Amino acid sequence: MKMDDIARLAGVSKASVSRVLNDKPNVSDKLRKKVEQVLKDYDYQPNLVAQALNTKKSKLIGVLLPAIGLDLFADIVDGISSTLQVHGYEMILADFKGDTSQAMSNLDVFRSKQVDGIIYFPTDNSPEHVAYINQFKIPLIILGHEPEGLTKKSVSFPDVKATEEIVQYFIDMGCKEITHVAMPKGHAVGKLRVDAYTALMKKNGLKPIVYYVDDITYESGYEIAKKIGKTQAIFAAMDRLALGMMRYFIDEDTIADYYIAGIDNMSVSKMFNPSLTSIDFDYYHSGKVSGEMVLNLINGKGVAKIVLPYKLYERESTRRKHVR
Amino acid sequence: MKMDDIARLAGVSKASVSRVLNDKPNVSDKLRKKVEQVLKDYDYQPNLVAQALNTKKSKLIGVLLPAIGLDLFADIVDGISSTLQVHGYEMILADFKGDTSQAMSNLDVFRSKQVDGIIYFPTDNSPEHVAYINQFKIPLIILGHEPEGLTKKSVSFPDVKATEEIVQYFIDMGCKEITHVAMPKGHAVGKLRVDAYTALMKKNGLKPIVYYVDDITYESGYEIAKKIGKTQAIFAAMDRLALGMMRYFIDEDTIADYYIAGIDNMSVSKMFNPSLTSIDFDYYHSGKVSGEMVLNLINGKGVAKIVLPYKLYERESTRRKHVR
DNA sequence: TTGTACGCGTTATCAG
DNA sequence: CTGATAACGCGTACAA
Repeated sequence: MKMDDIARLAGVSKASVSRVLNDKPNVSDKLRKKVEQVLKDYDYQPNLVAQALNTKKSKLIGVLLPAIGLDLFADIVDGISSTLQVHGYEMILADFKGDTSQAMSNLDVFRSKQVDGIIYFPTDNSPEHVAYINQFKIPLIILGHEPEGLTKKSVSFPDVKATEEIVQYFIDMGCKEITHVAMPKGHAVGKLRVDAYTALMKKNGLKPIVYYVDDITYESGYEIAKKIGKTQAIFAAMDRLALGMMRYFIDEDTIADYYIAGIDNMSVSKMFNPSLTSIDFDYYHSGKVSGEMVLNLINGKGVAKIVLPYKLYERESTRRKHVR
Repeated sequence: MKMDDIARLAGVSKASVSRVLNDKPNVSDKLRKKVEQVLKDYDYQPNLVAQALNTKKSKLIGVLLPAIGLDLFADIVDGISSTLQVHGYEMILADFKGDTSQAMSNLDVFRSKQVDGIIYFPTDNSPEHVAYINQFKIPLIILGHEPEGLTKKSVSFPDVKATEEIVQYFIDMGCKEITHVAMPKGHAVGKLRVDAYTALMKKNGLKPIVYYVDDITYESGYEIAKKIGKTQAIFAAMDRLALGMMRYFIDEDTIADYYIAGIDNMSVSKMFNPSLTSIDFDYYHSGKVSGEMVLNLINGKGVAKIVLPYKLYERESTRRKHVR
């Protein structure tokens, strides 16, 4: 059922049908009524592809993430989706698995699909990749953090501040040995946290100790815990790493020997036994915000880059009282 | 940069460019080389919208889910994505929040966007909605469970069998009081589990006791736990409900008084303290399978409906030894 | 082997 | 106020 058919059925031209469809003025009530009736009778659905070709607006936003399976990205997608839904946009979702060349090919596809805007959470902040991003023609929001030299607008998490808050928190508790369990090497966000941790440790005359996991799973946390010797406190780069480690310490019955904190504030973190002290980044909200930003970009409205807030939730994992 | 431009730049017709692009035979090597050079020099990206309009193939799959924020749906999306990626399809993702009329409007948008296929996880199995689904023209796979009267192919989880396995497991342990904590009323999958539970309980001369939560969150689990009196075993419809409840029992120091099991086998369930006995449905795989099925449907290959396997993981929550 | 011309379903322009 | 008609960028008969 296309416009032509509707036009014939209603005994008018397709131009008129188009006018009715798009609520244009200059349409007689009689004609409008007639067309609307036929439209309803035959359950007409406009072909948005044809429309997109003509108007050069696809009403599609490309969303490119490194790992949709991780809770935080699911929350982000949730937020983006809720914003787009309201504004009549759809989301094309792609997962580049942390592989930058894969990401670039995904971006090419977005371009080919004529998306109106893009939200991209990169894991690579090399100058080359930033340059690649900068020269992108399509409205593009970088989500996660703002790499050096980026000219696109970004929605970034306060990784450095959050890291400092946790490390300082441990220092204030009197900890001298604070071990950092970091994300896999090569991950931009991971490096941000490692660097912030290292800097603050050194500034306080403490020795940084960093362990890297191979991938971001509970199991990796569990495994890395085996390698960590005695230490007073552990700052895990992500909650799921912290939780995996905690499980190992529980199994070993040494959980009471460590202060542990993470970043993410997963919804399960406060349920865990012991509950995990963590920094909350409100991922859902970050999705909403970046959604609004691309839309503003698309509509030519000015947008300013933004750094999201964070909040530390203090829980049992940093209190001795959880010891049983 | 469109085909016309490339053609002019290479001094050939756009038909020839099209041939080169689509690897058609009947193209002289010389012309091919020439065109390929220009293609590369100007970084040509085909306009897939125009292509879609012409070929009536959008290379888009619509994925409609009730709650992308839930881990299991994130896993499903992960699986779908990995399949589609390989076959050159993109995914349009929409979240209908468990609201059927919302879902129907999402499906309309998919139709308008000319998606080649749809994967839909409904939460409403009423005859009216099934009828609505049945009359859909676009290749459509129902994911989750097969409602009565469905004529579309489906990928379904063995909800009934899984439920029976858990209930029987408790019965075999000698439990007489087995309480079921169910998903919110009106949720199709939830009803499936409630019914299977109720039937098996009655068959064994046991009294079914069902509590419904208002939404699927850890907090709801925590809250409902307060209302549950003495009971030997608890079968939670979802792991996150079970985990929330467990946290309450931990707080009350009554965790040792209950056997608890769930369905989902979330990756955190085996890390939890105590670890949670649960049924695994391999959501990631279900996504891959349904992805393959729509593609087969699209390519006119025969597809058969499929019921996924499941596996019970027995853990500390159903062993007294986790008692401390 | 290569090029021309038309059609896909819309919107936009321009007459009438 | 309404109706032809030309784009939009691509594939594909058909012609050369």
